[in-house]
Amino acid sequence: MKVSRMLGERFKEAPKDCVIASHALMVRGGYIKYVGNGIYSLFTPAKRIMSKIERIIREEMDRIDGEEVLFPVVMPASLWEQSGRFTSVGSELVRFKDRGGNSMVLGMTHEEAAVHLARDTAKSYADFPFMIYQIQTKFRDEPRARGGLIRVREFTMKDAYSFHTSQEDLESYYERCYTAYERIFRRAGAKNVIAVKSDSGMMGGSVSHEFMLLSEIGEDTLVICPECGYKANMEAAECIVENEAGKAAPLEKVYTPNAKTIEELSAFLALDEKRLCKAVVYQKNADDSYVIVFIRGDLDVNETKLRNFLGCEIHPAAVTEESGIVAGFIGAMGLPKEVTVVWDRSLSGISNLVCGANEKDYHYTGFNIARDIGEVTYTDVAKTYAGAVCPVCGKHAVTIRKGIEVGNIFQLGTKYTKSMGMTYLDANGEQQYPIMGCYGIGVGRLCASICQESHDDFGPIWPMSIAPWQVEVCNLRCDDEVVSRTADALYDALQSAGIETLYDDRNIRPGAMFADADLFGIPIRAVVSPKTCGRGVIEVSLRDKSWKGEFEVAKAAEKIAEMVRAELDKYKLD
RNA sequence: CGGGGUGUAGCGCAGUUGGUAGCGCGCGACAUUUGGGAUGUUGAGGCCGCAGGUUCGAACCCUGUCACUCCGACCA
Repeated sequence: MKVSRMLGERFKEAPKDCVIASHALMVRGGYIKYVGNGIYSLFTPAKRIMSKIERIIREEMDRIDGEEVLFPVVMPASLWEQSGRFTSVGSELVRFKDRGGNSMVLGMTHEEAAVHLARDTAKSYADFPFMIYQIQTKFRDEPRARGGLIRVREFTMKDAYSFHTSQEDLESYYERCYTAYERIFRRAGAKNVIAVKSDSGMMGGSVSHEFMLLSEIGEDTLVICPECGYKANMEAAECIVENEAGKAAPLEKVYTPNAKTIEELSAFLALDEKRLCKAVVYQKNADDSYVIVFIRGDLDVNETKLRNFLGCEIHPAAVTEESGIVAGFIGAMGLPKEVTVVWDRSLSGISNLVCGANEKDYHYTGFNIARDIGEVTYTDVAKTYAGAVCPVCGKHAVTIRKGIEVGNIFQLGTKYTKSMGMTYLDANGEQQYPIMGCYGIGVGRLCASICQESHDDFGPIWPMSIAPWQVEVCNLRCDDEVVSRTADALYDALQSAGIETLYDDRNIRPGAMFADADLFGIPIRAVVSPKTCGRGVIEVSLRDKSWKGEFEVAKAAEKIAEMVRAELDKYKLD
């Protein structure tokens, strides 16, 4: 490909709304063009990267016996009514009517389509297990797109669905898929991807993992134990606390004027926040009834865990006068009966706490839950924190990192096969529901994440395995006959050698050409100029600036081809 | 959905007590240049987000609306 004939331009400045590096560089480098909120077109360089990522994914999915299929983007709503998701999923599912007035949806995920495809075909236990996958466009009407290709509404995703006749079989396949994912990310050149335990939502008891590329700009918070390797999404992470009981004291009402927050109360009483019993108020979405969580003063509520415990949707509450709840002075004693109370585990084992008196400007000291309330059930709904106790090895070592979710794997169970009536006959001739797993990877997000992970101030540094081209030839003086002849010949020779080559044959100044080359991010650069042609050599350098050298003109193509092959080998597994 | 911000050329931005629009980058032509985004000359490119209103006159003032964006909330 010749740059002079390629559509797209590189920019010196990025649009002001590019707040993260990968977004800015992919716009500046002419990879993507904004079309609308969360919607982008791809220019050739980005399309080539995506295609290479897809190729790696296909090879690995096929390696674990996947069959590539293709589901429709537009589906009749009736399919989604069968699973119940037509109504249960929020407005991120785009619903519309066709000209005949039929309800339709845009595919945001394809469990329904997968079951539909398989259910009339796989009727005997002998047909199992199998896995089908596709690489296709999804549309999710996200409330807020951001970060270029990191979070968009329309995106390319690999989604896979496996079907099994036993939980054991699902689990062993899940392991194979886990390994395949590790291989995919390594082969694509993503360096810092880890698998974390994730929240399974309200599906109940299912196992799921998210593959996270560690990055400061990640939207997910991860809990990692460097001692034992425990890794979990904050949403799913257990919070272990150790309490000192302290000396019991009599319950005493104290005047605490205007001490409404934990900070104010802690300062007013000159007490550690760990001695305070904090009340956090929520309302159930369904009926706006109040839920109050009592938790140790220094901790915050993990709303995902709370939601899972309650089994319903909740939102932070605005306390009204009529509710009988005195904001800032909430305590467990004397609360209205209709309030749901949740005791976080962080309060267990403390015999001397401070809590609200449910009266303006008063708190109780010496509060002892068992003595003053009676036996309560403690639940873990606290957010864990850096330095907390690891739930696996028990050391005080947990660290907090940020990550971008680039893939997930999920043991689904029979939710979809049951609701959509997919059955098979087992060896005893009895009807059974297949057990499913599902496995996703966001292709564009992975591309953007790798850019985020691997770039410098001048542009992306693409790994050889997914680089849009493997080599860029820079003709520094296309008006010079000798230089041009040499560069043309090198370009032809590299192409004959099967090397993917981008040829910058434009009549522009060297500085501009180098700046563009940095934005292309191609791993190997060959510069042909009067300076080096005169000495019969071609200058070759690596995009990451780790190496620079010269090759004789006659041998340059072969040497460069060797470099490409050697570099590609680094991404080969077994 | 809550709170902030912004809409003027492809990108980054000025502008005015209200008088019909400008700068830098980029783009075309010519010339001189040629190893890290050259210089000069000369061009092209704008319904100043949209709709009402006030005014002799609105990019500017008022009202409404839409879009984008940031921080939250949400994320099957």
